[in-house]
Amino acid sequence: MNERPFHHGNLRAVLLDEAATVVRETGVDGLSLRDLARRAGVSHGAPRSHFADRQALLDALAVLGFERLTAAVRRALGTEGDLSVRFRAVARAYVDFAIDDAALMDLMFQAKTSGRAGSVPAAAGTLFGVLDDAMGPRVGAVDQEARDLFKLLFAATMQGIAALVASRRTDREQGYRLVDAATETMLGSELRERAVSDA
Amino acid sequence: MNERPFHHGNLRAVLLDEAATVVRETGVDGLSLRDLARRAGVSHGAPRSHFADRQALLDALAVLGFERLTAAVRRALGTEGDLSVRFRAVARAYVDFAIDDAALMDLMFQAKTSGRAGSVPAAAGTLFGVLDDAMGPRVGAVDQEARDLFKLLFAATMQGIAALVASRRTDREQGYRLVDAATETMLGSELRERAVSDA
DNA sequence: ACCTGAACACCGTTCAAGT
DNA sequence: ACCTGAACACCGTTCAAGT
Repeated sequence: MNERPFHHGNLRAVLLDEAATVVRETGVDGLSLRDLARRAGVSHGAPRSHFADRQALLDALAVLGFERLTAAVRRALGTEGDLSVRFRAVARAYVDFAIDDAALMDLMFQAKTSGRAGSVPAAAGTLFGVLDDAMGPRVGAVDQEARDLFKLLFAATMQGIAALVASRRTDREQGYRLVDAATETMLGSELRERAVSDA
Repeated sequence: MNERPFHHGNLRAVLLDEAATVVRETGVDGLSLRDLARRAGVSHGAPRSHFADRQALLDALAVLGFERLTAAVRRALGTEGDLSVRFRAVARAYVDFAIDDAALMDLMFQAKTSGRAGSVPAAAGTLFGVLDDAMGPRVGAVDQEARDLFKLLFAATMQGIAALVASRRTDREQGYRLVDAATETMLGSELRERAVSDA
């Protein structure tokens, strides 16, 4: 009678939790719905009640990843300091995430994933919005086009560095150095002057 | 008697060719060894004579991708012009490749792929070497650490932009604008002054 | 609403056997 | 050396049936 209600009401959460572990340990390829069901102690058909197919589960996983990364970025933006310090903190959050959850990072930023219409692009959009906020208020004077370009370039650079580190082509320390170099370079650029109102 | 010797001597090449098409059209997930064998008109066990397992075929595919990208980068470096023009050309080659072969690009730069020891990291290394050459001769005076940092940052930025475009989060035109902004920013940076001998 | 369990079609991989 | 074809274990997905 003391058996925890493993599969009553929270099967979805249990499956996602287990899936996150499997992905971290063995990569996305190592993840099977049947194995997940086995781990959760339910029949192999049960996951179907919560996810239309395997890709739907992967999408949900990616969304959770974006939410976690967004939270980490938000935390980083709370750092005391000027734009340079805060951007650096954001960039490090990216790198740390990429290292601790390399396979999930891949899943989140893969071309495949965002081919779909639904929730994954939305979650990615939220992350982007936070980055936008980090650039300070949009005053009418700033060049909106430059602002978008700057934001995209920042995101692309961070993701590129993160991917580099995640793929072990370089290590965490070098990743941090890259992050520092990138923020320094970008913040000292002419583009930034046009994009961001305050300094 | 006029039947082409489809599966005599060049099965390996045929399989890789077919695989490249499938990956482009349906992504890596849509690729199965048995289907490939079917397309080549051989039994499902035949591919085993050329590839130890599915991952070995994917690795070979990634290597071919790196070779093609390396060739494109080499071509771009042949462009007439100063460092700025040539870097921009390289960056555009990256973006074009990412658009035309988004799934292959993913495969090449995925964390998973480079976990392996063998030929994939080597092919990636060759691409890196070409980028290094693009920065001009190493004269003793330049800061080697700055040079490595600059090179990595350039590669990371290009790959980040390429990934952004490949995932359709932005379009080709915006990708080109990002490339221009990135090269301009990086070439005008203090890091570049320390990293590259000539201007 | 959620889960079970049989069924189906498809895989990757192994391996003895052929040529 | 290269390919065939049976065999095995494992999948994703569907669906009628249970509660």
